[in-house]
Amino acid sequence: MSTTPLNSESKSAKSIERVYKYVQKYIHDNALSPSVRDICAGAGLKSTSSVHTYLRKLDEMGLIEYRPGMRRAIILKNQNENSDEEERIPADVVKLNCIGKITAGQPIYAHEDYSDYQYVNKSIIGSDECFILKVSGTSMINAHILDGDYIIVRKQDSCDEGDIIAALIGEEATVKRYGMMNGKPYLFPENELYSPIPFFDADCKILGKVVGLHRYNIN
Amino acid sequence: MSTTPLNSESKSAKSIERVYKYVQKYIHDNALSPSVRDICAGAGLKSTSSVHTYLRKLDEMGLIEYRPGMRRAIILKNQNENSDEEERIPADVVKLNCIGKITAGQPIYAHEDYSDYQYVNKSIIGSDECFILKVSGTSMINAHILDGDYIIVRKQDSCDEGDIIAALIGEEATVKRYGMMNGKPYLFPENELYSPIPFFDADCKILGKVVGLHRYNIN
DNA sequence: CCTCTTTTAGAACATGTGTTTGACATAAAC
DNA sequence: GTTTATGTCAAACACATGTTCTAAAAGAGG
Repeated sequence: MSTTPLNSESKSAKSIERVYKYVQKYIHDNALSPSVRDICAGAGLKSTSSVHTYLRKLDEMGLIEYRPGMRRAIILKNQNENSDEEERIPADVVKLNCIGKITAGQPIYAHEDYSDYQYVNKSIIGSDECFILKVSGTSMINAHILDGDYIIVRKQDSCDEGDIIAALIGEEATVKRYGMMNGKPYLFPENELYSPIPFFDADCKILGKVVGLHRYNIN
Repeated sequence: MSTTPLNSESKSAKSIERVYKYVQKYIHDNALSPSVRDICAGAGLKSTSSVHTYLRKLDEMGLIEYRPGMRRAIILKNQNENSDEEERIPADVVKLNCIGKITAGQPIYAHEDYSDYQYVNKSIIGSDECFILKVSGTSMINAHILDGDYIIVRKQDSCDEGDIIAALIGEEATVKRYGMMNGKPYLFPENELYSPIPFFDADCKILGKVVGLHRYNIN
């Protein structure tokens, strides 16, 4: 009935996977592409034509690059695309760029500075998308967030009451504590010199929740 | 006179170097070994046998590994010997392990936890030796250092007045501000609930200066 | 059992490519 | 000059290896 029954797919998938795995292993071990006959032996197939078929499929899948006619010319693709000179970072951390200063009067994302970055453990930020902002001002000093600190923000467009968040009001980006007052949402500074900011207008947008803080000016 | 005159060496050396460079370039560009005829074109030689000769020489020199008979099977040797499994961290950061909790009653360096580490930009810590401690307690809350924060400490055994430092008093490690009172050194907590600690006894030792702070509990 | 499809096999073919041989040019040594 | 060593070349050769063809084997469905 079905054009692609589960079982038929399963068997070829197994062989194709063995071929792929062996190619990976061979290249890893020998720093050199295997020949079709090498793969025969390695993947438990006795026919070069089978291997040939699977190699073409793997090429179509984009897993390898297979140059017709060229000897020992299989190239693994997708494999964390690292040309030699490219940067390799450990698997357990994420490199986050500082994408702007979070301060009044300036649109955010204004000056993503690729020379201003920090590494943060994945265990902290989870699998979510994060970014870093540099804090300007003292409006959150009672929450122990100081001028010059870097805050790590996890992107999300909603949050809980009491969360410290990065938000956009018009074109102004700020970091404040989110809360309710008289049934309406406000952003609360943590500094007696500032007043709560209404956060229920059309131009109010949550950028994300502050999940971390880095400080390198200790005074 | 000489068994290996300069000129004869110079000419062949030039060709052999061109061959070697081209092999490097080709492998770098294509992630794939060149064929002898590829090298002919790339190194400006018109004879495969010349290339063949030089490839054997390069193999003898140990610069490449050349498998007789195998197609496209040149392997570059010596190329920064990096075992694949080894960890590579970017050049501009340093991995620092958390070497303990900085709290009362426990000797420092007690439980260096290799699963608790963070990456810090070299530009921040300079070339000096640093380590990380996890803060326990609220004695530095007015300096905006909270319970659960990680402090980055640069090792040094002296410091300036006003510096925030990690210090050892007996077997107790603390983070405090270093200062003078009545001509004698004290450690000053930044919390009204605590009193300055005399820091002129024999068992008082400066561990280092706090140069950074990471916080991942934002409340 | 028959039919259709998928997967593997074996053999034959085609060719890219390593290897060898011998020759020629040049320059140094005698 | 002649000899010798060196660097290059062109062509021929050998074969590892990619490719194709046809068919057998193994399932799946009826």
